[in-house]
Amino acid sequence: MSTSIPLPGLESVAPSDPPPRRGPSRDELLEGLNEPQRAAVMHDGAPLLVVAGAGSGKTRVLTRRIAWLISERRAHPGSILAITFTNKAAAEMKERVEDLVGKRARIMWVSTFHSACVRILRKESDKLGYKSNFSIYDAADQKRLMTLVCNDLDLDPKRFQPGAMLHWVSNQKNELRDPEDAAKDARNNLEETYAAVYATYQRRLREANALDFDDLIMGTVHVLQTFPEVRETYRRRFRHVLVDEYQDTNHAQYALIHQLCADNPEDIDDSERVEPAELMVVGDADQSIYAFRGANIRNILDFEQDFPNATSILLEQNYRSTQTILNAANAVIGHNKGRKEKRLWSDAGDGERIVGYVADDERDEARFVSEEIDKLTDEGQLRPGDMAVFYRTNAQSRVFEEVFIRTGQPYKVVGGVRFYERREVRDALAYLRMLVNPADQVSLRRILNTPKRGIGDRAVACVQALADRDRTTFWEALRRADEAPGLATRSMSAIQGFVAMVEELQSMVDAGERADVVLESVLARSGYLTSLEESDDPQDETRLENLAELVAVAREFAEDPLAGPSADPTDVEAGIVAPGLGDFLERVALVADTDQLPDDDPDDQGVVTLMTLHTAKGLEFPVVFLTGLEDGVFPHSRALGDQTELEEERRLAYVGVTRARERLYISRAVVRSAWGAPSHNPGSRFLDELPVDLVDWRRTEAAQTQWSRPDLASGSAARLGAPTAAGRRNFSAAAVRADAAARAKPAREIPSLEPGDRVLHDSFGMGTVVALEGVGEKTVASIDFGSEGVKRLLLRYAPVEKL
DNA sequence: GAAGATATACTTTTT
DNA sequence: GTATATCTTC
Repeated sequence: MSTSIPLPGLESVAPSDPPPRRGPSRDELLEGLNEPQRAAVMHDGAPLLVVAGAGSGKTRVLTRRIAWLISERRAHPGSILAITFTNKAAAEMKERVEDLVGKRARIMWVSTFHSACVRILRKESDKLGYKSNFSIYDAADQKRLMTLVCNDLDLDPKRFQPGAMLHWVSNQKNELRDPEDAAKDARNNLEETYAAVYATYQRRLREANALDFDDLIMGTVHVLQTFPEVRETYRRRFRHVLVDEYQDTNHAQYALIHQLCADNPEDIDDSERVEPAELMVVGDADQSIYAFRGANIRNILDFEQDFPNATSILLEQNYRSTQTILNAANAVIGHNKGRKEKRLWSDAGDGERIVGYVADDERDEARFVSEEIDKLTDEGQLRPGDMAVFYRTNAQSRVFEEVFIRTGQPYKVVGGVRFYERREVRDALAYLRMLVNPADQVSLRRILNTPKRGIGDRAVACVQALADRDRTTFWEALRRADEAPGLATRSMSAIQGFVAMVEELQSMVDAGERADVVLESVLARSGYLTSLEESDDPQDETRLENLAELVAVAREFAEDPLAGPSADPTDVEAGIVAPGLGDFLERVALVADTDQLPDDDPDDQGVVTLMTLHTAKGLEFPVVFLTGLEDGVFPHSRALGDQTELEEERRLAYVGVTRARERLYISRAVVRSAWGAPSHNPGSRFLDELPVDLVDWRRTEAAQTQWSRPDLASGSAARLGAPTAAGRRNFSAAAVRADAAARAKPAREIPSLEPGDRVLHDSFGMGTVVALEGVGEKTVASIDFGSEGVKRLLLRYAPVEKL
């Protein structure tokens, strides 16, 4: 039906001759697919929801469908918009479709929500009152800006932490609420303050001609809603919209899809009416693990209500894991309430049992993992590259790294301290950004005195005062610093030197120099390189290497802008844009680090991969080690008191388990050192949710022989008892605390508490202990006070009494 | 204004 | 145990 529709005058679509039909045959496209998969590929018309369980071949369905649209239904590749969650997924999908239908696939839009929105906003930014060279602020920039805002408003940084404020603001934006909405709905002082912060923050972003990640989506939706003609342009253009990982979309993203795909809105003429685009969304509510970031699981649960006539297809057959692994996954996720029942099955057979291990401490756990990896590789069937170690938080990677280094086990950590978050890299990028967008105050201020060039706080304050007085940007004020009252001559000349340098560099940018050339000049002219070279801090040597790496990235981009994950060939191929510094920055801002994932690089096949459970989503490994299964670690302590969050943790566990193809290991440590002090953690409640016969416990708590703290061993007969969940819990928390209390001799007695105890607090009233962390004077209890919420209290000071 | 020393708070997960 | 914020001293 929707054969090559004449595309509207979007200059970015290069008119191309109808390519010779060299595509795959119908049968090829359907080959190897099961019934529901085929149905999804061939589906025509009404909005379609594909509920794809873990490992059920959804990527296959997506790529085949796109290929199907192009070669069977003659859709123009330029009329396809496919949204994925990461840039890596986008690159992969594009590649796979290209393999199927050839080069013409390249002009499809396959990208993340964020990249797609940037592409739209670069064209439409004037409608938001932005210039098209706007900067994109990432988390670190946001934080810096928010800190400035809090200072502006004279807020107590203790009560109003920038991080918390940002989180709140982000939630507002994800709900498409602007500062006015927030102010209108403020119920109390606190919310009024928050709304004021939001307003100021937004104003400063605007002044900096910058958008944060959330603005990219919200802004695009705003443009589409406010300017029907713009919306119609895109509605006509995108005839097929496909969204992957739909369970992770937030309200703003939902609204964006709705703008593009819902029935024709009221505000357009009959003559303008176009059939709405065909929509297919793919997702799995059980794998929604980003609610904390605003993802709204209801988007997928309510799809059928949101899009009338929608149909859905359920994919339950799993092509990845053994039945044992799937049984474990089904059992765990079955404990979540209110989900749509779904049972993964496989015809791969039962396979090996799951191996369990209870370690003395985190070192012991890492040692166990390392030994198992050794054993498995020695058997010859598996290579280190087939194995992955998952943990809940990045901090947990450290022990594994230490042990792996000692045992000579090559490994690779994905995530963690990222390349683009390193100080030197951010500094360099800040230089580039302020060259492109001098209004970008956060970047400008970052590098103003980096390396040190004698422009201190005092000088900055004077210039800021001038900027405020004359209502100009900070950069303008710098250029006219001679008018600033109270500025020392020495600072004055430093500023003039800085301004001269920047203007010189800007002229390079204006002349269209390549990104790598500009970058090298920046590093040289700013004195940044020299200052690192002259330093005797050993860290600075790696910094130099990182900068060299960044130059290499820039060079690669300048030479081949189409390579890499978020390649955006349309503009370049159409010869409209020569890739310049701005394009490079955009790539860097949106691609960040997702491209360093394991299978990207064939060289890494021989290396064990370490990563958090969140980054593991979408990947699979023959062998998976799921570590740190302790209440307070995983599920995370912050989730213990909250049913909703606990369910999200459980979904995370489900994601972790379903990454494994053949073998799954689960482990926990009885003692784990979290920031300084060791703490005893009870086994994760998720362990209790696994059917017992699936797990082969190599070592249990009762079997422990060595105990590193003999003073504890005597007093705790309880731990020799049966390793029931309750037994484990009682033992660890109580014993540690008794021990700590004895040696710490606190001035005030620390109440002896364990999870489940009822307590009375002087001001919060009755509560129930949900978790304990730390030892002795540092013991922090999370206590659920019902309507007062869950409080984390330092027991040393908290006026609580055990009941 | 800069460098060094000391305190402090922070750790969920990321486009 | 880390990275950042603040204070002190030169």
